[in-house]
Order: sequence, then structure tokens, then C-alpha cells
Amino acid sequence: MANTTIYDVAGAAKVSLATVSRVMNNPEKVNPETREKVLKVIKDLGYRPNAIARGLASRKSTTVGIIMSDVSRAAGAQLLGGILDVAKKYEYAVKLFEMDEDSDKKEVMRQVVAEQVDGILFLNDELDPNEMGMVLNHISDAQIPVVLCNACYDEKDIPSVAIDYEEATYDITKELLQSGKKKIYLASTVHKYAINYKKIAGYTKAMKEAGLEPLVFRTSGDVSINTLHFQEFLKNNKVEAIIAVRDSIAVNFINVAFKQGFKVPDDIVVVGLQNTKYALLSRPTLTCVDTPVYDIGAVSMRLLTKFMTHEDVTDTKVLLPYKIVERESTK
Amino acid sequence: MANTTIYDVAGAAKVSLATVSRVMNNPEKVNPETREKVLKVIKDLGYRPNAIARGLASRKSTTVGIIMSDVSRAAGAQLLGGILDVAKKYEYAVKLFEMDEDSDKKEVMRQVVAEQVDGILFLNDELDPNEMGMVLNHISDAQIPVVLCNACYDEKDIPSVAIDYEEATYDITKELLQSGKKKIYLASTVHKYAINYKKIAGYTKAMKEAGLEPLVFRTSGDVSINTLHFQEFLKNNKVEAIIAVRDSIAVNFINVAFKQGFKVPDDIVVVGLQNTKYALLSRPTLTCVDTPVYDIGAVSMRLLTKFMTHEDVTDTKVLLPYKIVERESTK
DNA sequence: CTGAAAGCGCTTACAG
DNA sequence: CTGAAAGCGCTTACAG
Repeated sequence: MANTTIYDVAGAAKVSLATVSRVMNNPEKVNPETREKVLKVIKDLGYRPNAIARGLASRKSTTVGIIMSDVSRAAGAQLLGGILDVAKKYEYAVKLFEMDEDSDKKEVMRQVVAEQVDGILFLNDELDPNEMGMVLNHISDAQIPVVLCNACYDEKDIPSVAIDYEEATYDITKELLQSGKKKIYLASTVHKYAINYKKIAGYTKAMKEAGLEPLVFRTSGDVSINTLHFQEFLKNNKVEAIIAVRDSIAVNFINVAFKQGFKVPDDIVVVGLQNTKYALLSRPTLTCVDTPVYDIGAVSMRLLTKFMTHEDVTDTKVLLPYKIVERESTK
Repeated sequence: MANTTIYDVAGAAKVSLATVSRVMNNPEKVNPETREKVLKVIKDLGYRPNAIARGLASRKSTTVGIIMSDVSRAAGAQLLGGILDVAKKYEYAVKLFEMDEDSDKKEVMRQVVAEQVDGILFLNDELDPNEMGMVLNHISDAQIPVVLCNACYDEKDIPSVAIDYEEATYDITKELLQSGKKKIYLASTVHKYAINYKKIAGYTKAMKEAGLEPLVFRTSGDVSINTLHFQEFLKNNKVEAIIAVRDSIAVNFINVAFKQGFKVPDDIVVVGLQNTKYALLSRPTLTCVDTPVYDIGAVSMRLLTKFMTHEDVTDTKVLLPYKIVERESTK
């Protein structure tokens, strides 16, 4: 079955191809009778316009590009879920681009631009300010609307959607302080995520306000490396509470603590900052800041559609609400 | 900065646009000197051909479509990881399409075809045979190469990449039987995944060979629903071992068992059939069939590139090797 | 080895 | 309200 084209439709409906095109794009400009006739043929033939040809002619691909570092990480996948649902609703196709540490960032950006996306959702939060600046310059040179999705960059006024990570971490640190804990550690990652710096900032602020020394340490995302690391850590430090930038790190810590003879939450209190499924599958279950990851994806995609259709946008830096979910790991 | 086109390059290099095109697509047909000259201009101008225009003219979009049901599930995201890496290597762009229970499957297929993808990777394993047949017919009508990626459909001879789930489940059930267990349950899902039927088949075969009654029960993917379910289940059944189609279900079961006073592995032995990160973050850690999810994604994408470039393919039904990883949940 | 020209399947002013 | 025609930025026979 050769694909049906606009010519086939025009032929069968006995109109010009311009009319068929109008029926699809500006139906109000077509006489209702001919419109119905054409619509019927379209339906009978199962016609859908060739998206590539349409894209070339209209200079709009109705496609958005998602730039992310690692799909397989839980949070990234959930962001994608929200993005896809909204993209489908507004009839945008979605192209995926990976940009990790090893990528030639310039090359990736050139590719994204060459693919003619109408908008970009930037999910990579692992770039240093220099790289980030270069990437954003590339995008603005190409005049493509962009929204940072669960990523941040304060140097420029780029639209973004996230939660206030600094405040959230400040809040939960305060809660721990109020419950009487003093030796509160923050487990961050060795990688340089911009968001994690915000978390560190919020934690540090709360600790300093309480007259305490901030106790930040960095660990890997790898379970077996972390396990060794935590074993040593627990031997050498007195720990009353720990906040982890990722839930999986928190759960890993809980497991190591139990094996060393510590009880959570009786001896050590543990909290996560994401609220992924790991938090529910932990024993004890993990108290978390609940980051609405799906919503961040959905809202950022919606925001991007507004930019792409030149709607008025009043609020370009969206901070979604978050809450704290108390579970067993803090009793 | 207006995007540079092939005309700009041709003008700057003082050649025709046909020559520029040849330099990019058939460099061997161009005089080395002019080739170098053009290449230099391309580099200086940072030119990348408009992928849309190229796609229209060549009738190849160098884009593959990924059809999946839920990105945010762990296994799906990992498959995507493998797919993206290989796609990048072979310079294919990747478009993502969601097809879940509620989707109008025909409509999704029409969209995929309209988007002019050169090949399709089908990751959705939740369709019943009728729907699956319809989808595959749609694809073969459009004459687009397709590979089933971690999904199966036995009615037709469609290329696919997976592991032998039946054999794997048979193997691990045998191991449990040999260790002396008799009351071995298989926890499957309420959803109708084709792959899970294979797992059930392998399990059932092993049980019957041992002269035992297969004990399959179905549960949800939702943690709180499962928790209630498992609580009842443990009250009413004598369980010596449990095999779960998903790791998260296995971990959830372990947690409920401990809270009811059962010890894993002493009282009940538990195994998973995936080997995701959940297995490592469980306490005790989870013995698993290790399904090489990333590899399944990577190999299926590689296979698809062969079909797209009309290479000879001898083996269209690829079954990747798997192994069993013994961990604490089986002592 | 190189260029002029047609064509990919659409959209969109421009006439009428 | 409708059609003829140009054009989107490329590729690819076809001449030369």
C-alpha cells in the first residue's frame, strides 16, 4: 500500500490540493459542503499528511526536542512521562537526544538544531556553568524556545520549571533540627548537579542558623561503591540523621546501617529528597520531600507549547509546590 | 543568526548546491580538491543539512520510532538507554510514541506512519493478540521495518529481541525445587503482558514435571495495593518460596513478610526475574534471573538498522543469554 | 567530476 | 470560496 498523498485526496474529492490543505489547516476558510466532502475522502483513505513535507513547507515541525543525560535514571523517566502526556495532548511529536558527560555538547546542539525542532526541553542538570552558557547561546542563536525542566541556571533569565529545592531542603533540615537532632549529614553526589547545590545551600542555611557545622559528604550513585563507603562512614562518624539527595542513596544507607547494627529510625533517622518508588519499597519506608516529578515534566511541556505558539507568558520561572511525606524512617 | 542552508555553502565555496550535497552524501564522487574546499566552508559556517528537507528529498528520515506503553517503568527506561546509545552510533534520530491501554491504537499507528520513521521499535508488551495483529498489519502495510524489543508475538514471524523467558523461569523454578521447596508461588501481574505468559509457562512446566500443582497468583504493580494483598496472602497460605515477575513486587513481598514475622530467606525464599536496581536495594538483596535489558534495547536497535539498510539478516529472532544472580534472598 | 533541473509532499500568498 | 503557482531545503538522475 503506497502512502496516500494530498494529491490522492484531491483527486478523489475532485478539488485542488490547496483546498485539501485548507480543510486540514484552515477549515473555516472552506465552504462547509466541500469541507465535508473532503473530510469524508480523508477518512475513507485514512489519509494523514506527511509530517516531513508539512514541516518543510510550513517551517514548523511540530516536534520538540528533549535533551537529557540518562534516560534510565528514575527521575528522568518520570519527567518524560509527564512530558509525553502533554506533548500528545497538544499534538507535538517528541525527539530524544542524549547529552552526557562524554558527549561533544556543541555537536549535540548542532544536531538538535538540524533536526528542526520547534522547541527544546532541557533536562540535563550536570553541566557546569560554562558548558551551560554555551548550550543556551547555541539555542538562542537558533531562536528556538527552550524550557529548563528540573534543571537550573541562574546566570540568565531562562524559563524553567522545578520546585524550590533550596527551600525544600531547608524545611526538612529544620524539621530534623526541631526533633532534637544535631549530627545531621547531607549525602550528596560526586557529580556536579546544579540542583544538588541548591539542596546543599538549603541544608547549610538551616544548620548554620542552628549554630551547627554543616556536614556534607559526597558519594557515588553506584550501590556497591556506596555500600563500602557507608560502612566506613558509619564506623568513623556519629550519625543522628541523614538526608540524601537521591532516594536510592537513602535506602542504600538504611540497609548498610541495619547490617552494622544501627536501627532506623531509633538510632538514625533517614530522609530522601525525591519520593520515588524506592522510598515505598524501603524497610522502613522512607520519609521524603515529595518532588512532583511527573508534574514538572508536564508543566514544562505545557509552558513550552505557549512559547512555541507565541502566547503571552507571565511567569517564566515556575516553582511547583512540594510537600513532605512522613514515613517510618523518621518514626 | 538565520540558519545556514546549502545555498549559503555553495555560494561561499563557489560551487553548485549539487556538489555540496555530494560532498555530504557521496564524497567519493567529488574531486578531492573541491571536496576539501567545500568541507572547509561547511566547517567554517557550522553547516548541518536541514534534516526535514533531506528527509523529504531522500524519502528517508533517518529517524526511528519507539512505541512504548510507559516510559517511567524501570525496564522500559533501561531499554531506551540501550536503544539511544546505538541509535546515536548509527546516526538515527529517535521519536517517542506512547501507546497505552487507553490509546486509540490505530490512531497512534497512523501518527507513527505520518511521521515518516524509517523503522519501528515496538516495546509495548501489553496488547492482546488481536490488537497486536492489527498494529503489525498497519506497519507491514506501510512497509516499515519493525523489531519487537522485549515483547513477543508468536502468531507471525516478526523480528524480535528478548531472552528466553520461558526457559529462564523454568530454570530458576528448577533450582528452587532442587533445594527442596514445594510450595513455590509465582506472583504475576493483573495486566496481560505476553512476556508474563511465557514466564508462567516456564514455571508451570517445572512444577508439573516435579508432580506439583502450579501456584500462580496475580497482583497489582501498586505498592499499597500489593501490601494489603500480600498481608492477606501470607495469612492464608503456607509459602516456602516465591518468584515474582517484577523485582519491585518481590521486594514488596519481602518487606511484608518481615513485618508479618517471616524471615527471608530462612522461612521464605524470594527471587525476582529482572535484576533491576530494586534487587540491590532490597534487604536482603534479591536473587534474580538477570535480564540484560540494556542489551536487549541495544541489540534490537542494531538489528533494526540492518533492516533499514537492507543488510542480510540471518537470525531475526534473537534470544540473548541470561544468567542467574544468587544473592541473599535465597541464602 | 560538475551543474542545471526536476521533484519529494506539503503550505501559503496571490488572483479570480 | 477555490485554484494555479511558487517555494520550503534538500537529493538525484541526467547531461555534458
